[in-house]
Amino acid sequence: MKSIAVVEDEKMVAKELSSMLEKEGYDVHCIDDFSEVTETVLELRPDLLLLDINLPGKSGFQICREIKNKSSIPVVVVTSRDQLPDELHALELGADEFLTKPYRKERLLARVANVLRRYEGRSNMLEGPGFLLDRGTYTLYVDGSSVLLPKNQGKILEALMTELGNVVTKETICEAVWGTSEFIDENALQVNLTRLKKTLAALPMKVQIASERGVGYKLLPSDTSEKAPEGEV
Amino acid sequence: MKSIAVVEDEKMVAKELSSMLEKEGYDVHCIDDFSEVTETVLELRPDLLLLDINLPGKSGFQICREIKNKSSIPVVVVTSRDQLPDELHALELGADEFLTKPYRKERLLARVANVLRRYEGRSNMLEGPGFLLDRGTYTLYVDGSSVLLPKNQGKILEALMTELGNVVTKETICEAVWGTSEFIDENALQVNLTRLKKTLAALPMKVQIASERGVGYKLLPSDTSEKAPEGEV
DNA sequence: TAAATCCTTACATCCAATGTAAGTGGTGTT
DNA sequence: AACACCACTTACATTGGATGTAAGGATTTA
Repeated sequence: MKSIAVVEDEKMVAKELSSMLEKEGYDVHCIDDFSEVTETVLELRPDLLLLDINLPGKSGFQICREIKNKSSIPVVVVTSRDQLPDELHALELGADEFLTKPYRKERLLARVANVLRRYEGRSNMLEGPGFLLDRGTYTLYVDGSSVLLPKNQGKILEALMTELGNVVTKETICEAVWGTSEFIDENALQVNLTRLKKTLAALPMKVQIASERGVGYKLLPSDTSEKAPEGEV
Repeated sequence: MKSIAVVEDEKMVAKELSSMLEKEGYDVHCIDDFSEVTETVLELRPDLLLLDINLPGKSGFQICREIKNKSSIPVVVVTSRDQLPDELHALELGADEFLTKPYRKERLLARVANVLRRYEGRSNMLEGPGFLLDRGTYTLYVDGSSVLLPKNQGKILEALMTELGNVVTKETICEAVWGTSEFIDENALQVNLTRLKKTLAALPMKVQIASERGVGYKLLPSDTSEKAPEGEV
Protein backbone atom coordinates (compact mmCIF):
# COMPACT_ATOMS: atom_id res chain seq x y z
CA MET A 1 0.00 0.00 0.00
CA LYS A 2 1.36 3.39 -1.00
CA SER A 3 1.66 6.00 1.71
CA ILE A 4 1.04 9.70 1.28
CA ALA A 5 1.92 12.53 3.64
CA VAL A 6 -0.38 15.55 3.54
CA VAL A 7 0.72 19.02 4.62
CA GLU A 8 -2.23 21.38 4.61
CA ASP A 9 -3.15 24.04 7.15
CA GLU A 10 -6.89 24.32 6.53
CA LYS A 11 -8.17 21.47 8.62
CA MET A 12 -11.33 21.02 6.60
CA VAL A 13 -9.41 20.62 3.39
CA ALA A 14 -6.91 18.32 5.02
CA LYS A 15 -9.67 16.08 6.26
CA GLU A 16 -11.34 16.00 2.89
CA LEU A 17 -8.11 15.18 1.12
CA SER A 18 -7.32 12.53 3.63
CA SER A 19 -10.62 10.68 3.27
CA MET A 20 -10.50 10.99 -0.50
CA LEU A 21 -7.07 9.44 -0.67
CA GLU A 22 -7.86 6.78 1.88
CA LYS A 23 -10.93 5.78 -0.08
CA GLU A 24 -8.57 5.27 -3.01
CA GLY A 25 -6.49 2.86 -0.99
CA TYR A 26 -3.64 5.06 0.15
CA ASP A 27 -2.17 5.14 3.61
CA VAL A 28 -2.53 8.81 4.52
CA HIS A 29 -0.71 10.73 7.22
CA CYS A 30 -1.59 14.35 7.87
CA ILE A 31 1.14 16.52 9.29
CA ASP A 32 -0.16 19.40 11.41
CA ASP A 33 2.93 20.56 13.20
CA PHE A 34 4.24 22.98 10.64
CA SER A 35 7.41 23.85 12.50
CA GLU A 36 9.24 20.66 11.59
CA VAL A 37 7.60 19.48 8.43
CA THR A 38 10.84 18.51 6.72
CA GLU A 39 12.08 16.42 9.61
CA THR A 40 8.73 14.70 10.02
CA VAL A 41 8.50 13.87 6.34
CA LEU A 42 12.04 12.52 6.21
CA GLU A 43 11.21 10.34 9.17
CA LEU A 44 7.91 9.11 7.77
CA ARG A 45 9.46 8.39 4.36
CA PRO A 46 6.10 8.44 2.57
CA ASP A 47 5.85 7.38 -1.06
CA LEU A 48 4.58 10.85 -1.91
CA LEU A 49 4.17 14.27 -0.33
CA LEU A 50 1.12 16.43 -0.96
CA LEU A 51 2.20 19.91 -0.02
CA ASP A 52 0.26 23.14 0.35
CA ILE A 53 2.38 26.15 -0.48
CA ASN A 54 0.57 28.66 1.72
CA LEU A 55 1.44 27.66 5.23
CA PRO A 56 1.71 29.62 8.44
CA GLY A 57 5.39 30.10 9.17
CA LYS A 58 7.89 28.49 6.87
CA SER A 59 7.11 28.70 3.17
CA GLY A 60 6.05 25.60 1.31
CA PHE A 61 8.67 26.41 -1.28
CA GLN A 62 11.36 26.12 1.34
CA ILE A 63 9.99 22.78 2.47
CA CYS A 64 9.85 21.54 -1.09
CA ARG A 65 13.44 22.52 -1.65
CA GLU A 66 14.59 20.79 1.54
CA ILE A 67 12.72 17.59 0.80
CA LYS A 68 14.09 17.49 -2.70
CA ASN A 69 17.62 18.10 -1.51
CA LYS A 70 17.53 15.44 1.15
CA SER A 71 15.44 12.71 -0.41
CA SER A 72 13.92 11.41 -3.59
CA ILE A 73 10.36 11.61 -2.32
CA PRO A 74 8.03 12.91 -5.04
CA VAL A 75 6.28 16.17 -4.19
CA VAL A 76 2.89 17.32 -5.46
CA VAL A 77 2.30 21.00 -4.72
CA VAL A 78 -1.19 22.40 -4.26
CA THR A 79 -2.17 26.02 -3.83
CA SER A 80 -5.23 28.23 -3.73
CA ARG A 81 -3.57 31.02 -5.67
CA ASP A 82 -3.61 30.21 -9.35
CA GLN A 83 -0.54 32.17 -10.12
CA LEU A 84 1.87 31.23 -12.80
CA PRO A 85 4.98 32.46 -10.95
CA ASP A 86 4.18 30.09 -8.08
CA GLU A 87 3.92 27.22 -10.49
CA LEU A 88 7.16 28.03 -12.24
CA HIS A 89 8.94 28.44 -8.94
CA ALA A 90 7.67 25.14 -7.62
CA LEU A 91 8.65 23.26 -10.74
CA GLU A 92 12.07 24.85 -10.64
CA LEU A 93 12.56 23.62 -7.10
CA GLY A 94 11.92 20.11 -8.30
CA ALA A 95 8.22 19.69 -7.56
CA ASP A 96 6.78 16.85 -9.60
CA GLU A 97 3.31 18.23 -10.04
CA PHE A 98 1.46 21.48 -9.42
CA LEU A 99 -2.29 21.76 -8.88
CA THR A 100 -4.50 24.71 -8.04
CA LYS A 101 -7.50 24.60 -5.76
CA PRO A 102 -10.32 24.01 -6.10
CA TYR A 103 -9.24 20.80 -7.68
CA ARG A 104 -11.49 18.18 -9.07
CA LYS A 105 -11.19 15.00 -7.11
CA GLU A 106 -10.50 12.92 -10.20
CA ARG A 107 -7.79 15.24 -11.45
CA LEU A 108 -5.98 15.15 -8.14
CA LEU A 109 -6.17 11.38 -7.92
CA ALA A 110 -5.06 10.93 -11.52
CA ARG A 111 -2.08 13.22 -11.06
CA VAL A 112 -1.09 11.53 -7.82
CA ALA A 113 -1.34 8.11 -9.42
CA ASN A 114 0.66 9.37 -12.38
CA VAL A 115 3.46 10.66 -10.20
CA LEU A 116 3.52 7.45 -8.16
CA ARG A 117 3.71 5.39 -11.32
CA ARG A 118 6.69 7.40 -12.48
CA TYR A 119 8.51 6.67 -9.26
CA GLU A 120 7.70 3.00 -9.32
CA GLY A 121 10.79 0.86 -9.14
CA ARG A 122 12.82 3.81 -8.05
CA SER A 123 12.10 2.63 -4.54
CA ASN A 124 15.45 0.95 -4.17
CA MET A 125 17.34 3.89 -5.56
CA LEU A 126 19.28 5.94 -3.07
CA GLU A 127 19.57 9.58 -4.05
CA GLY A 128 22.60 11.71 -3.39
CA PRO A 129 23.51 15.18 -4.60
CA GLY A 130 23.69 14.76 -8.36
CA PHE A 131 23.67 10.99 -8.49
CA LEU A 132 21.61 7.87 -7.87
CA LEU A 133 22.66 4.52 -6.46
CA ASP A 134 20.77 1.33 -7.16
CA ARG A 135 20.93 -0.63 -3.92
CA GLY A 136 20.24 -3.90 -5.67
CA THR A 137 23.12 -3.97 -8.10
CA TYR A 138 25.23 -1.01 -6.97
CA THR A 139 24.81 0.69 -10.29
CA LEU A 140 25.75 4.32 -9.95
CA TYR A 141 24.03 6.90 -12.16
CA VAL A 142 25.92 10.16 -12.58
CA ASP A 143 25.50 12.86 -15.10
CA GLY A 144 23.51 10.76 -17.55
CA SER A 145 25.80 7.76 -17.55
CA SER A 146 25.97 4.65 -15.45
CA VAL A 147 28.81 2.80 -13.79
CA LEU A 148 28.81 -0.50 -11.98
CA LEU A 149 30.47 -0.39 -8.58
CA PRO A 150 32.15 -3.46 -7.14
CA LYS A 151 29.96 -4.87 -4.38
CA ASN A 152 32.11 -3.75 -1.50
CA GLN A 153 32.48 -0.24 -2.78
CA GLY A 154 28.75 -0.14 -3.37
CA LYS A 155 27.98 -1.25 0.15
CA ILE A 156 30.29 1.33 1.62
CA LEU A 157 28.80 4.11 -0.47
CA GLU A 158 25.34 2.93 0.50
CA ALA A 159 26.25 3.04 4.17
CA LEU A 160 27.65 6.54 3.83
CA MET A 161 24.64 7.78 1.90
CA THR A 162 22.17 6.77 4.56
CA GLU A 163 23.84 9.35 6.78
CA LEU A 164 24.58 11.96 4.17
CA GLY A 165 26.95 14.52 5.63
CA ASN A 166 27.24 12.78 8.98
CA VAL A 167 29.99 10.54 10.21
CA VAL A 168 29.48 6.79 9.98
CA THR A 169 31.61 4.73 12.32
CA LYS A 170 33.96 2.12 10.99
CA GLU A 171 32.09 -0.54 12.93
CA THR A 172 28.84 0.39 11.21
CA ILE A 173 30.46 0.26 7.80
CA CYS A 174 32.05 -3.10 8.54
CA GLU A 175 28.69 -4.46 9.53
CA ALA A 176 27.16 -3.11 6.33
CA VAL A 177 29.86 -4.70 4.21
CA TRP A 178 30.58 -8.01 5.91
CA GLY A 179 27.34 -8.49 7.78
CA THR A 180 28.92 -8.70 11.17
CA SER A 181 31.21 -6.67 13.30
CA GLU A 182 33.20 -9.54 14.73
CA PHE A 183 36.71 -8.50 14.35
CA ILE A 184 37.64 -7.87 10.78
CA ASP A 185 40.96 -6.35 9.87
CA GLU A 186 40.19 -2.67 9.70
CA ASN A 187 42.76 -2.53 7.01
CA ALA A 188 40.43 -4.37 4.67
CA LEU A 189 37.92 -1.59 5.14
CA GLN A 190 40.66 0.94 4.64
CA VAL A 191 41.70 -0.56 1.33
CA ASN A 192 38.15 -0.75 0.07
CA LEU A 193 37.62 2.85 1.05
CA THR A 194 40.66 3.91 -0.89
CA ARG A 195 39.34 2.04 -3.89
CA LEU A 196 35.95 3.69 -3.58
CA LYS A 197 37.60 7.09 -3.36
CA LYS A 198 39.54 6.41 -6.53
CA THR A 199 36.41 5.22 -8.30
CA LEU A 200 34.46 8.31 -7.29
CA ALA A 201 37.29 10.64 -8.19
CA ALA A 202 37.23 9.32 -11.74
CA LEU A 203 33.57 10.29 -12.06
CA PRO A 204 31.93 13.72 -12.24
CA MET A 205 30.73 13.40 -8.68
CA LYS A 206 29.92 16.33 -6.48
CA VAL A 207 30.72 14.45 -3.30
CA GLN A 208 33.84 13.29 -1.61
CA ILE A 209 34.72 10.98 1.24
CA ALA A 210 36.21 12.60 4.32
CA SER A 211 37.65 10.74 7.26
CA GLU A 212 37.10 11.57 10.90
CA ARG A 213 40.17 10.49 12.74
CA GLY A 214 39.46 7.70 15.19
CA VAL A 215 35.78 7.50 14.35
CA GLY A 216 34.82 6.81 10.78
CA TYR A 217 33.95 8.42 7.48
CA LYS A 218 31.40 10.72 5.92
CA LEU A 219 30.21 11.93 2.57
CA LEU A 220 30.67 15.61 1.82
CA PRO A 221 30.14 18.04 -1.05
CA SER A 222 33.48 17.90 -2.80
CA ASP A 223 34.33 21.59 -3.14
CA THR A 224 33.84 22.36 0.51
CA SER A 225 36.99 21.91 2.49
CA GLU A 226 36.26 20.46 5.90
CA LYS A 227 37.72 23.20 8.04
CA ALA A 228 37.20 26.37 6.09
CA PRO A 229 33.77 27.90 6.62
CA GLU A 230 34.55 30.43 3.92
CA GLY A 231 31.35 30.85 2.03
CA GLU A 232 32.40 29.58 -1.35
CA VAL A 233 30.64 26.84 -3.29
CA MET B 1 20.62 19.93 -27.77
CA LYS B 2 17.27 18.36 -26.92
CA SER B 3 14.95 17.64 -29.80
CA ILE B 4 11.17 17.96 -29.71
CA ALA B 5 8.63 16.66 -32.21
CA VAL B 6 5.44 18.70 -32.56
CA VAL B 7 2.18 17.21 -33.80
CA GLU B 8 -0.43 19.96 -34.25
CA ASP B 9 -2.89 20.43 -37.07
CA GLU B 10 -3.51 24.17 -36.80
CA LYS B 11 -0.57 25.51 -38.76
CA MET B 12 -0.58 28.86 -37.01
CA VAL B 13 -0.32 27.25 -33.61
CA ALA B 14 2.30 24.81 -34.83
CA LYS B 15 4.43 27.65 -36.11
CA GLU B 16 4.07 29.59 -32.91
CA LEU B 17 4.99 26.58 -30.80
CA SER B 18 7.91 25.84 -33.01
CA SER B 19 9.44 29.29 -32.81
CA MET B 20 8.81 29.47 -29.08
CA LEU B 21 10.62 26.19 -28.48
CA GLU B 22 13.43 27.01 -30.86
CA LYS B 23 14.00 30.29 -29.11
CA GLU B 24 14.44 28.25 -25.96
CA GLY B 25 17.17 26.21 -27.58
CA TYR B 26 15.32 23.09 -28.63
CA ASP B 27 15.66 21.37 -31.96
CA VAL B 28 12.06 21.33 -33.17
CA HIS B 29 10.53 19.13 -35.86
CA CYS B 30 6.91 19.67 -36.87
CA ILE B 31 5.09 16.64 -38.20
CA ASP B 32 2.32 17.53 -40.66
CA ASP B 33 1.55 14.21 -42.25
CA PHE B 34 -0.98 12.88 -39.78
CA SER B 35 -1.42 9.52 -41.43
CA GLU B 36 1.80 8.05 -40.13
CA VAL B 37 2.59 10.03 -37.03
CA THR B 38 3.65 7.05 -34.96
CA GLU B 39 6.09 5.75 -37.54
CA THR B 40 7.56 9.21 -38.11
CA VAL B 41 8.05 9.80 -34.41
CA LEU B 42 9.67 6.41 -33.87
CA GLU B 43 12.04 7.19 -36.70
CA LEU B 44 12.86 10.69 -35.50
CA ARG B 45 13.40 9.49 -31.94
CA PRO B 46 12.93 12.96 -30.43
CA ASP B 47 13.66 13.59 -26.78
CA LEU B 48 10.03 14.61 -26.32
CA LEU B 49 6.74 14.60 -28.20
CA LEU B 50 4.30 17.51 -28.03
CA LEU B 51 1.00 16.05 -29.15
CA ASP B 52 -2.33 17.68 -29.95
CA ILE B 53 -5.22 15.39 -29.17
CA ASN B 54 -7.65 16.80 -31.72
CA LEU B 55 -6.29 15.71 -35.04
CA PRO B 56 -7.93 15.03 -38.35
CA GLY B 57 -8.08 11.28 -38.83
CA LYS B 58 -6.48 9.13 -36.17
CA SER B 59 -7.08 10.17 -32.58
CA GLY B 60 -4.24 11.64 -30.58
CA PHE B 61 -5.07 9.17 -27.84
CA GLN B 62 -4.35 6.32 -30.18
CA ILE B 63 -1.02 7.87 -31.15
CA CYS B 64 -0.11 8.41 -27.53
CA ARG B 65 -0.85 4.80 -26.75
CA GLU B 66 1.23 3.54 -29.66
CA ILE B 67 4.20 5.73 -28.85
CA LYS B 68 4.11 4.67 -25.23
CA ASN B 69 3.89 1.01 -26.15
CA LYS B 70 6.75 1.12 -28.58
CA SER B 71 9.17 3.54 -26.99
CA SER B 72 10.05 5.42 -23.88
CA ILE B 73 9.70 8.84 -25.46
CA PRO B 74 7.99 11.26 -23.07
CA VAL B 75 4.69 12.65 -24.34
CA VAL B 76 3.15 16.03 -23.48
CA VAL B 77 -0.47 16.23 -24.55
CA VAL B 78 -2.10 19.56 -25.44
CA THR B 79 -5.73 20.19 -26.24
CA SER B 80 -8.16 23.03 -26.79
CA ARG B 81 -10.96 21.31 -24.96
CA ASP B 82 -10.48 21.72 -21.24
CA GLN B 83 -12.27 18.57 -20.36
CA LEU B 84 -11.39 16.46 -17.40
CA PRO B 85 -12.19 13.12 -19.07
CA ASP B 86 -9.65 13.88 -21.79
CA GLU B 87 -7.04 14.59 -19.20
CA LEU B 88 -7.75 11.44 -17.23
CA HIS B 89 -7.73 9.37 -20.38
CA ALA B 90 -4.40 10.80 -21.55
CA LEU B 91 -2.75 10.24 -18.19
CA GLU B 92 -4.04 6.71 -18.12
CA LEU B 93 -2.48 6.03 -21.49
CA GLY B 94 0.86 7.06 -20.08
CA ALA B 95 1.06 10.70 -21.11
CA ASP B 96 3.59 12.52 -18.99
CA GLU B 97 1.89 15.89 -18.96
CA PHE B 98 -1.41 17.40 -20.01
CA LEU B 99 -1.94 21.06 -20.89
CA THR B 100 -4.98 22.95 -22.15
CA LYS B 101 -4.90 25.75 -24.70
CA PRO B 102 -4.57 28.61 -24.55
CA TYR B 103 -1.42 27.94 -22.64
CA ARG B 104 0.88 30.51 -21.23
CA LYS B 105 4.24 30.34 -22.88
CA GLU B 106 6.06 30.10 -19.59
CA ARG B 107 3.88 27.32 -18.30
CA LEU B 108 4.39 25.24 -21.41
CA LEU B 109 8.14 25.74 -21.35
CA ALA B 110 8.35 24.98 -17.66
CA ARG B 111 6.37 21.77 -18.01
CA VAL B 112 8.40 20.67 -21.01
CA ALA B 113 11.64 21.33 -19.17
CA ASN B 114 10.28 19.48 -16.16
CA VAL B 115 9.42 16.41 -18.18
CA LEU B 116 12.78 16.47 -19.95
CA ARG B 117 14.55 16.73 -16.63
CA ARG B 118 12.71 13.69 -15.36
CA TYR B 119 13.85 11.67 -18.33
CA GLU B 120 17.42 12.81 -18.05
CA GLY B 121 19.83 9.95 -17.77
CA ARG B 122 17.18 7.55 -18.90
CA SER B 123 18.61 8.08 -22.37
CA ASN B 124 20.65 4.93 -22.25
CA MET B 125 17.81 2.84 -20.96
CA LEU B 126 16.26 0.44 -23.43
CA GLU B 127 12.61 -0.18 -22.77
CA GLY B 128 10.90 -3.51 -23.31
CA PRO B 129 7.45 -4.73 -22.33
CA GLY B 130 7.49 -4.52 -18.56
CA PHE B 131 11.19 -4.03 -18.09
CA LEU B 132 14.11 -1.66 -18.61
CA LEU B 133 17.69 -2.42 -19.57
CA ASP B 134 20.56 -0.10 -18.78
CA ARG B 135 22.84 -0.34 -21.79
CA GLY B 136 25.81 0.91 -19.83
CA THR B 137 25.95 -1.71 -17.11
CA TYR B 138 23.37 -4.24 -18.29
CA THR B 139 21.32 -3.74 -15.19
CA LEU B 140 17.87 -5.13 -15.78
CA TYR B 141 14.89 -3.55 -14.00
CA VAL B 142 11.85 -5.77 -13.71
CA ASP B 143 8.88 -5.45 -11.49
CA GLY B 144 10.45 -2.99 -9.09
CA SER B 145 13.67 -4.90 -8.57
CA SER B 146 16.98 -4.88 -10.34
CA VAL B 147 19.30 -7.63 -11.52
CA LEU B 148 22.74 -7.39 -13.00
CA LEU B 149 23.18 -9.35 -16.20
CA PRO B 150 26.57 -10.76 -17.17
CA LYS B 151 28.01 -8.66 -19.99
CA ASN B 152 27.44 -11.19 -22.75
CA GLN B 153 23.88 -11.88 -21.76
CA GLY B 154 23.29 -8.16 -21.56
CA LYS B 155 24.68 -7.58 -25.02
CA ILE B 156 22.55 -10.32 -26.49
CA LEU B 157 19.41 -9.00 -24.84
CA GLU B 158 20.28 -5.52 -26.04
CA ALA B 159 20.67 -6.78 -29.60
CA LEU B 160 17.33 -8.56 -29.44
CA MET B 161 15.57 -5.56 -27.95
CA THR B 162 16.56 -3.23 -30.75
CA GLU B 163 14.43 -5.43 -33.04
CA LEU B 164 11.64 -6.22 -30.61
CA GLY B 165 9.55 -9.03 -32.06
CA ASN B 166 11.66 -9.41 -35.18
CA VAL B 167 14.32 -11.96 -35.89
CA VAL B 168 17.95 -10.97 -35.36
CA THR B 169 20.49 -13.03 -37.27
CA LYS B 170 23.19 -14.90 -35.44
CA GLU B 171 25.80 -12.88 -37.30
CA THR B 172 24.32 -9.64 -36.04
CA ILE B 173 24.27 -10.91 -32.49
CA CYS B 174 27.87 -12.14 -32.74
CA GLU B 175 28.91 -8.73 -33.94
CA ALA B 176 27.06 -7.09 -31.06
CA VAL B 177 28.72 -9.37 -28.53
CA TRP B 178 32.26 -9.82 -29.83
CA GLY B 179 32.57 -6.72 -31.99
CA THR B 180 33.33 -8.58 -35.15
CA SER B 181 31.77 -11.29 -37.22
CA GLU B 182 34.96 -13.03 -38.17
CA PHE B 183 34.26 -16.62 -37.55
CA ILE B 184 33.46 -17.29 -33.95
CA ASP B 185 32.26 -20.65 -32.82
CA GLU B 186 28.52 -20.34 -33.05
CA ASN B 187 28.40 -22.65 -30.13
CA ALA B 188 29.70 -19.89 -27.91
CA LEU B 189 26.70 -17.81 -28.90
CA GLN B 190 24.47 -20.79 -28.33
CA VAL B 191 25.73 -21.32 -24.83
CA ASN B 192 25.36 -17.68 -23.94
CA LEU B 193 21.84 -17.70 -25.29
CA THR B 194 20.95 -20.66 -23.15
CA ARG B 195 22.33 -18.84 -20.16
CA LEU B 196 20.32 -15.73 -20.98
CA LYS B 197 17.18 -17.81 -21.35
CA LYS B 198 17.74 -19.34 -17.96
CA THR B 199 18.37 -15.94 -16.41
CA LEU B 200 15.19 -14.48 -17.89
CA ALA B 201 13.11 -17.49 -16.94
CA ALA B 202 14.04 -16.94 -13.31
CA LEU B 203 12.62 -13.41 -13.45
CA PRO B 204 9.03 -12.20 -13.74
CA MET B 205 9.58 -11.30 -17.38
CA LYS B 206 6.81 -11.07 -19.92
CA VAL B 207 9.10 -11.92 -22.82
CA GLN B 208 10.76 -15.02 -24.07
CA ILE B 209 13.46 -15.87 -26.57
CA ALA B 210 12.38 -17.86 -29.62
CA SER B 211 14.70 -19.31 -32.19
CA GLU B 212 14.21 -19.24 -35.93
CA ARG B 213 15.86 -22.29 -37.36
CA GLY B 214 18.80 -21.47 -39.55
CA VAL B 215 18.46 -17.71 -39.08
CA GLY B 216 18.64 -16.35 -35.58
CA TYR B 217 16.59 -15.37 -32.57
CA LYS B 218 13.85 -13.00 -31.52
CA LEU B 219 12.16 -11.65 -28.43
CA LEU B 220 8.48 -12.47 -28.03
CA PRO B 221 5.72 -11.93 -25.47
CA SER B 222 5.88 -15.08 -23.42
CA ASP B 223 2.22 -16.10 -23.54
CA THR B 224 2.05 -16.14 -27.30
CA SER B 225 2.69 -19.53 -28.80
CA GLU B 226 5.08 -19.37 -31.69
CA LYS B 227 2.70 -20.85 -34.25
CA ALA B 228 1.49 -18.05 -36.44
CA PRO B 229 -1.52 -18.29 -38.73
CA GLU B 230 -0.75 -21.05 -41.24
CA GLY B 231 -0.56 -18.65 -44.13
CA GLU B 232 3.13 -17.82 -43.86
CA VAL B 233 6.61 -19.36 -43.72
C1' DT C 1 59.94 13.59 18.30
C1' DA C 2 57.14 9.59 19.25
C1' DA C 3 52.85 7.21 18.89
C1' DA C 4 48.75 6.53 16.86
C1' DT C 5 46.10 6.53 12.92
C1' DC C 6 45.41 6.79 8.15
C1' DC C 7 46.83 5.84 3.44
C1' DT C 8 49.18 3.54 -0.52
C1' DT C 9 51.00 -0.16 -3.06
C1' DA C 10 51.94 -4.76 -4.43
C1' DC C 11 50.83 -9.27 -4.52
C1' DA C 12 48.13 -13.73 -3.71
C1' DT C 13 43.66 -15.67 -3.72
C1' DC C 14 39.13 -16.44 -5.06
C1' DC C 15 35.00 -16.59 -7.71
C1' DA C 16 31.90 -15.39 -11.30
C1' DA C 17 31.84 -15.13 -16.20
C1' DT C 18 33.29 -17.00 -20.27
C1' DG C 19 35.00 -20.28 -23.75
C1' DT C 20 35.63 -25.00 -25.14
C1' DA C 21 34.33 -29.46 -26.02
C1' DA C 22 31.68 -33.39 -26.36
C1' DG C 23 27.40 -35.43 -26.46
C1' DT C 24 22.09 -35.40 -26.73
C1' DG C 25 17.83 -34.30 -28.86
C1' DG C 26 14.92 -32.50 -32.29
C1' DT C 27 13.72 -31.33 -37.29
C1' DG C 28 13.50 -31.63 -42.03
C1' DT C 29 14.84 -34.01 -46.39
C1' DT C 30 15.49 -37.70 -49.44
C1' DA D 1 13.61 -45.09 -42.24
C1' DA D 2 17.95 -43.08 -42.48
C1' DC D 3 20.59 -39.32 -42.71
C1' DA D 4 22.31 -34.68 -42.21
C1' DC D 5 21.82 -30.56 -39.97
C1' DC D 6 20.98 -27.58 -36.43
C1' DA D 7 19.64 -26.51 -31.71
C1' DC D 8 20.31 -27.48 -27.05
C1' DT D 9 22.54 -29.20 -22.70
C1' DT D 10 26.14 -30.22 -19.60
C1' DA D 11 30.67 -30.36 -17.69
C1' DC D 12 34.99 -28.61 -17.24
C1' DA D 13 39.16 -25.41 -17.89
C1' DT D 14 40.46 -20.72 -18.23
C1' DT D 15 40.38 -15.99 -17.39
C1' DG D 16 40.00 -11.58 -15.24
C1' DG D 17 38.10 -8.57 -11.95
C1' DA D 18 37.23 -8.15 -7.11
C1' DT D 19 38.83 -8.99 -2.68
C1' DG D 20 41.95 -9.91 1.26
C1' DT D 21 46.58 -9.63 3.11
C1' DA D 22 50.75 -7.64 4.27
C1' DA D 23 54.22 -4.31 4.63
C1' DG D 24 55.80 0.21 4.58
C1' DG D 25 55.08 5.27 3.91
C1' DA D 26 52.52 9.56 5.15
C1' DT D 27 49.93 12.39 8.39
C1' DT D 28 48.08 13.88 12.39
C1' DT D 29 48.18 14.47 17.47
C1' DA D 30 50.21 15.01 21.77
